[in-house]
Amino acid sequence: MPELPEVETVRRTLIELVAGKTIDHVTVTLPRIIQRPTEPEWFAADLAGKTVQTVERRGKFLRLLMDDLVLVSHLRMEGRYGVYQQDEPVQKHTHVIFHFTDGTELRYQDVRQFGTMHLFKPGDDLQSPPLNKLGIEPLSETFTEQSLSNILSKRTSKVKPLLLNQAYVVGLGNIYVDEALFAAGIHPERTANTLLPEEWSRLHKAIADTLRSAVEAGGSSIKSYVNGQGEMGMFQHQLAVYGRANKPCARCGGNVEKKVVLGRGTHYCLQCQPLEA
DNA sequence: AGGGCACCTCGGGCGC
DNA sequence: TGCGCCCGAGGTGCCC
Repeated sequence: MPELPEVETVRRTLIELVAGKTIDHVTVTLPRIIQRPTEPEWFAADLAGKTVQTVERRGKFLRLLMDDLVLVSHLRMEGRYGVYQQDEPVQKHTHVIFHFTDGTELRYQDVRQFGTMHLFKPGDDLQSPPLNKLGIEPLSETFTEQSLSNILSKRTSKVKPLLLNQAYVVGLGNIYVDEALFAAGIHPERTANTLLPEEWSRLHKAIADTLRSAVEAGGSSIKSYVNGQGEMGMFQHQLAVYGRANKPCARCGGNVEKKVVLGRGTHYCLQCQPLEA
């Protein structure tokens, strides 16, 4: 589910909902989620008494800054946060609860149990796995046409897998990769080192534009995504190719194709995204 | 370096 | 129409 636009939307809603609140205690009911420290009891003990300062984002990771600790949280496919009163019934698939001193709770739910949480000293988190190998932020000033082609233009693999790899550019997942490649008119299976300069230029613009528009729309709710306030995103209504297999392409009327590329469902229009430059 | 699979559960689609 | 099974799902990390 959550790619950059969804994580950014969650970040914004979480700031509103939990900044300034102090943790009384933490309950972990699925130890697997807690990756660091190694024992969930230590995780809970470290967080007791901490106050949430703010919430930041690095790629698809949330960083909850709490006094002298940083909680690094990844939602993977279906993780979600919500804030509740402590007497509200706890929904299925709730794995971690941060109980605040004011009687409210931040609850982490994750149907597929893929999400992760790591606890670090501030600063250490950016130098350690899982954050230390992340690539460029596509909505930052460092993401330029030049930086994109510098990183990828000599690569010999297909362009879609490269864009999904968080070591180069962060934040793109299966939905927005397909959308950005469509907007750029580039076939997902083009070999990266065959892209022309104007194609790198189009791709750069397409990635930035697609992600910005999706953030503005509050992300895409395809299956389960909601933000920290339980609200759905709206960008799913603007998707041009993702989820539109065998429907007409909005630009040319041709057929939107779907095939598996590297194990991922991949959507594109052969007329708008030819295999040859 | 690049490809394949594993980690989980749920729901949709298909066949009987 | 109803049930049960199989497959796929938005992400990453580890294996070879």
